[in-house]
Amino acid sequence: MKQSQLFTKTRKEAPADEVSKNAQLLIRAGFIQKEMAGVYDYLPLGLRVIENIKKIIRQEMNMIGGQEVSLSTLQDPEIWKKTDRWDDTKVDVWFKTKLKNDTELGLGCTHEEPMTRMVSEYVHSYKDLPLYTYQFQTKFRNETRAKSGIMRGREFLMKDMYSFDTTQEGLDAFYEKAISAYKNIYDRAGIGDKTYLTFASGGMFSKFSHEFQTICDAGEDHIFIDESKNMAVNDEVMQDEILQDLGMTRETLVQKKSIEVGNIFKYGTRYTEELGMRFTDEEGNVKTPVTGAYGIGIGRLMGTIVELLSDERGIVWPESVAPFRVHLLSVGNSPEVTFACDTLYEKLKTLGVETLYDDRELRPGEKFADSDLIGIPYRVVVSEKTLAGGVIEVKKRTEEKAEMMSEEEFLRKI
RNA sequence: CGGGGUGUAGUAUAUCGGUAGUAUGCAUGUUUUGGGAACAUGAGGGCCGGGUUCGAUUCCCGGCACCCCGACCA
Repeated sequence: MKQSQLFTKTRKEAPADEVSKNAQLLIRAGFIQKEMAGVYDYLPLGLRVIENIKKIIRQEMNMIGGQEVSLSTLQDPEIWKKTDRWDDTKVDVWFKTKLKNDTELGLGCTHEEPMTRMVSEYVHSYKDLPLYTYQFQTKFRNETRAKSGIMRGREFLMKDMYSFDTTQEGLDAFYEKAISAYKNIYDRAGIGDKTYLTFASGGMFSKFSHEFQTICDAGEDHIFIDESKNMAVNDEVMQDEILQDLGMTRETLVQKKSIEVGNIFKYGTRYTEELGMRFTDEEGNVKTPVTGAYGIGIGRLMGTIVELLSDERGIVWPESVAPFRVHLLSVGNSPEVTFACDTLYEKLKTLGVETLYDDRELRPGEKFADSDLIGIPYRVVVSEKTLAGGVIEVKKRTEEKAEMMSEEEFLRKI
């Protein structure tokens, strides 16, 4: 894409009402726009990052047998009453609204109930199981206090997967697969080395739930890490008998602030039982599927990447989620430079290399500053100087020094 | 939900009970062109409602919005 066509602009100054680094940088660079507290718009650059994150997650979910769906946002209170989660004193984050005839509706804050009801239309036999469904869906949560930029909003995109197995063993096996898929996701998103599988309180149907917590000072959570086991416990389960169960000791644990970038639960038969989902097994017995849920907040993951991977000049996107692979800058406005740049841009396009081409008639300093702020992995400069040498200048956002190389060498590399 | 704070051009901010200033951004022109250029000209502003006052952007009250701390996060 030509940057002259990109309608968003960068800003030198961060907005006064944002304190978090992720919101400041993302707004300054033109990835997101604030609509109101806890509610953000995603602009062209931001949406590209979101789509890249979704692509990674989608691949990993499909790999473990997930089938993608998209359930409605408007929610029928009926099913939520069955599981006793419609009452505002039970679930206090509901946004509720009404039809013209006064019928109440909810705006989905999670989807256990509708997903269970939906799949139970199709699942009647053990032959129909196991079934793993997932979606990317906008959740609405009436948070009393939105904060931390896109990390804790009132409207946000979430990947939620739900598993339906015939047996507890089936659930347990899938749960382990989900854990490894999640690890792949964080690795691929560039934050794997700071993300820990974390034991958290499990609710009523399993001993623990698991969170994926990324070490970051901007986080709201506190976890205790056992480096040798590559695992952690959330402070809510920091009890001696639990530590003993897990083979951990207080002495070896290190406390850190962290961001919850994922959360997975085993529900057992809780929702399927209450919503009347049943199947018939091989012997003709009527049984209840055993379930789990697996969530990742997409915006929060994006915010975490920004918090973790940025420097004083701007964002440093990992290649896997960057809005573009190459940021091509024309330096100088001579016809020769413009021609060489246009030509290289067309080549990159033909080769399918996602390129943002800064073709604006601006001074070099401004282009460099914008490039650093936006954080695209490879910066390529074409100028009179590089033309004279028959080369182009290539600089990785993660590195300080630029390299001169021939176009061919760069194209091969990329 | 409890406590605290703030609302001034697109953005960031200053001042003031008496015609609201600066920077940046924007527009136009000239000169510039490897790390957010220089000059000139121009457009652009007091959250909403009420009160006090000769006069309110300023003081007071109410509302709304936003921010921070805490609680909450099924």
